Amino acid sequence: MATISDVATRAGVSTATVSRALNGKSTVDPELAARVLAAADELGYRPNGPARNLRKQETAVLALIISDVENPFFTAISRGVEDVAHSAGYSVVLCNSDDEPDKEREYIDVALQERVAGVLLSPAGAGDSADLLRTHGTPVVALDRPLPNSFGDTVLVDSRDAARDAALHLSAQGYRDIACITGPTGVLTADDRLAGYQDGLREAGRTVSDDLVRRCEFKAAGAKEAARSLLTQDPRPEAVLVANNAMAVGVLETMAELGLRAGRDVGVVAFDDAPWATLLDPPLTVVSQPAYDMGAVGAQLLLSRIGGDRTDASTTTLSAHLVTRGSSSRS
Amino acid sequence: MATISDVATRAGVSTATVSRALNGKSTVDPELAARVLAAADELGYRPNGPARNLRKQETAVLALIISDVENPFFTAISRGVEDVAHSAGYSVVLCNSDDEPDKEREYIDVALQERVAGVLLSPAGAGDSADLLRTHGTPVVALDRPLPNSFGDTVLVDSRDAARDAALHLSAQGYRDIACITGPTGVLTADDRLAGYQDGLREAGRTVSDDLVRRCEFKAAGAKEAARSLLTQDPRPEAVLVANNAMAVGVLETMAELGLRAGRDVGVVAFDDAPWATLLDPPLTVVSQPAYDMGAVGAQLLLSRIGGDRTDASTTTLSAHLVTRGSSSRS
DNA sequence: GTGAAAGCGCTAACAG
DNA sequence: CTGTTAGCGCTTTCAC
Repeated sequence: MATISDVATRAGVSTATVSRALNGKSTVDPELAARVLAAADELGYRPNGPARNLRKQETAVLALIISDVENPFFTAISRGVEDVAHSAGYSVVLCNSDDEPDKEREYIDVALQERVAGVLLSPAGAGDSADLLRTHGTPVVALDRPLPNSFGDTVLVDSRDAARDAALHLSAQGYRDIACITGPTGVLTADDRLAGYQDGLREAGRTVSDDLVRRCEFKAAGAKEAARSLLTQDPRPEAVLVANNAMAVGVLETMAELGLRAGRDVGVVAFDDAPWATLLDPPLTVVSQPAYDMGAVGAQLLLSRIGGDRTDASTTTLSAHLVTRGSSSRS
Repeated sequence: MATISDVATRAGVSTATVSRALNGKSTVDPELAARVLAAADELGYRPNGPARNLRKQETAVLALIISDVENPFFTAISRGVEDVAHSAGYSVVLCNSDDEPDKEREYIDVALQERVAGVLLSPAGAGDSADLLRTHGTPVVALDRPLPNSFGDTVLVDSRDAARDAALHLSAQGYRDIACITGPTGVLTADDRLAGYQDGLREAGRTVSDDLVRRCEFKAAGAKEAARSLLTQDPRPEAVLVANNAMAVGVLETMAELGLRAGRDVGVVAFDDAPWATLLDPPLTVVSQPAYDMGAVGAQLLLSRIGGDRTDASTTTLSAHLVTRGSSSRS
C-alpha cells in the first residue's frame, strides 16, 4: 500500500509538503498541491491511520459500552451516538458488556489500549472499572446510569418522575393494588423506577406493599416468571408497572397464558415505547424514553470534553413521558 | 501514560525484554519476566495500540457496515459478529450506511485508512465501493446480500425458498389473490423474496399478477402506504406476504385502520421473527431468519481469511424457516 | 537469554 | 512556501 513517501516521490516534493497539502495545514503552492493530489489519487493513497494516530497521540475513535445491542433501548442510544460521532469525523467501536462487570472492564482495557478519544459507558453495576479511565485521563460520559463515584458527564432519564406519573395514571384509572416489576437491586434505573412507583402510590393515597413488587433481570424470561407469581395471587393485583420493554414482552406472554386481557383485567404500563406497541390489542401504554437523544447528547458532551472543555462534570437529565393507550384503561 | 521504556527502566531491563515478557514470545528468564510484570503493573502500563499496530502492520479490528442498527435483523447480525470477534480478541467498529452508497463508501474509506483487519459488509446496492477493498487486499465478507462482482466470502439466507414456502402456505390455507410487499428493485433480498413469492404462486397453480405487488423501502412508512393501496382495491387481496419486519409494522397499522383482522380478513406472513410477534392477536406468522448465525458465521469466515486461509471465495447459504401462527389462518 | 538499534508512516518543529 | 529531521511507542532482526 502506497505510503506518503511514494506520493512525495511521484509528485517530486518532500513528504512534509504532501502532508501539508493533504491536510490543508498552512499554505502550499497551488501548483504543488495539485501535483500532490494527483499523485495521491493515482496511487490510491490513503494515509496510514495507526501511524498518524501514533504521531498525533490521539485517535478519532469513541468506544460505546452498553449492555446489549439487541435491546432496542440501547440500539436507539447507539444510533444517536453514531450519528453525532460520524458527523464529527469519529468512528465508534461498539461493545456489549451484557451487564457483566468483568466484560465491561475488559472492554475498558481495550479502549485504553487503543487510546480511544473517549468512552460512552452505560455502567453495568457498582464496579469500579471506570476508575481506570479516570486515572488514565480518558474522557467518559455515563449513559442512563451514573458512574459509582461520579466523574465525567452523565446523561440520565428522569425515570423516577416518569414511574411516578405512570403509577398515578394507573391509580387515576381506577386500578387498586398496583404491582411493579423492576430490575435488579443496585441498578439505579431499576431502583429509581421502583421509587417513583412508590412515590406515585403514596401520592395517590394507596398503600405501598412489598408483596406487589418483583425484581428480576431486565429480560423477558425473568419478567414472565415474576408476572406469573404476581398474577396468580389471590386477590390478583389490578395493574402492573413494568420497568422495561423486554420485560413487558414476558409479562404480556404470561397474561396471554392466564387468559388475562390488558386494560380490562389488568392495567399495564411499561417503560420504553416500541413500534409494535400500537399493534397490540389493546395498544400498550408506555413511558417513552428519549433514547436516541441520550446517545446524541452524550456523544456531544464527550466530543466537547475531548475538544478540551474543562468545565466541571455535568449531569443532564432528560425527561421521559407517559404515552397513554388502551392497556391502562378498563373500558 | 507509561511507555514500554518506563517499564524497562523500572524493571532494569531493555525494552526488548519487556516486549518479549509481555507478549510471551520466545523465552525470557522467569525472574526477569516477573520483574517486568511487576513493573508494568505498578505503572499501570498498557501497550500503546496505535504504536503496536503501526509496527506490526496489522490491527485487531473489524469493520461492520450495515444499513441500520435500529433494524432488529441487523442488530442480531451485529451481535453474532461481536460475539465471535470478541472471543478472538478483535474489536468491531459499527457503521450505519442507511443503505446509501455514498455513506457506505465513506465508511469503507475509513476502514481502509484505519487498516482494519477485515470488513463485514451488507452492501447497500449495486455500488462498486467494495472494489476499493479488493484493490487494497482487505478481506471482505458480504452479509445478507452478495457483492456486485463477487469476491470474498458471502453469507446469505435462502430468502427465495422461504418466500416460496410462505406463498405456498398461504395458498394452502385457502387464500386466493395473494399480494406481496417487497423492497426496492435491485436489492437482491427484495428481488429474491418477490421471485420466491412468484415461484410459490405458480407452483400452487395461481395466477401471478403485478397488480398484487408493491415495492417500497424496507421501512414501516412505505409499507403502510403500499398496504393501503393494496387493501383498498376491489376485489381486495386475500393475503399478503411482507418482506421484512419493519414493513410488517406498517402493514398491520394500515390493517388496523381499515378494520381488517389478520387471518380472518387478510392472511399475513412477514419476514423476520420478533419477540412481539406472538403477542399480537392473532399471532404473526413469520419467516424466521438466522440473523445471529449469519453474523457469527460471517465473522468466522472473515477471521480465517485474515488468518491467511487462501481458499477460493465461498458462498454459505443459511436457510430460513416458516413459523406458522394465527395470522395466516382463517379460523 | 538479552540488549542495541532500526524502522513501521506520519506530523511538527525548525531552518532556509 | 518548502525541505530536513526528529521522534511518537512498539516489535524484531541481529549480534553477543
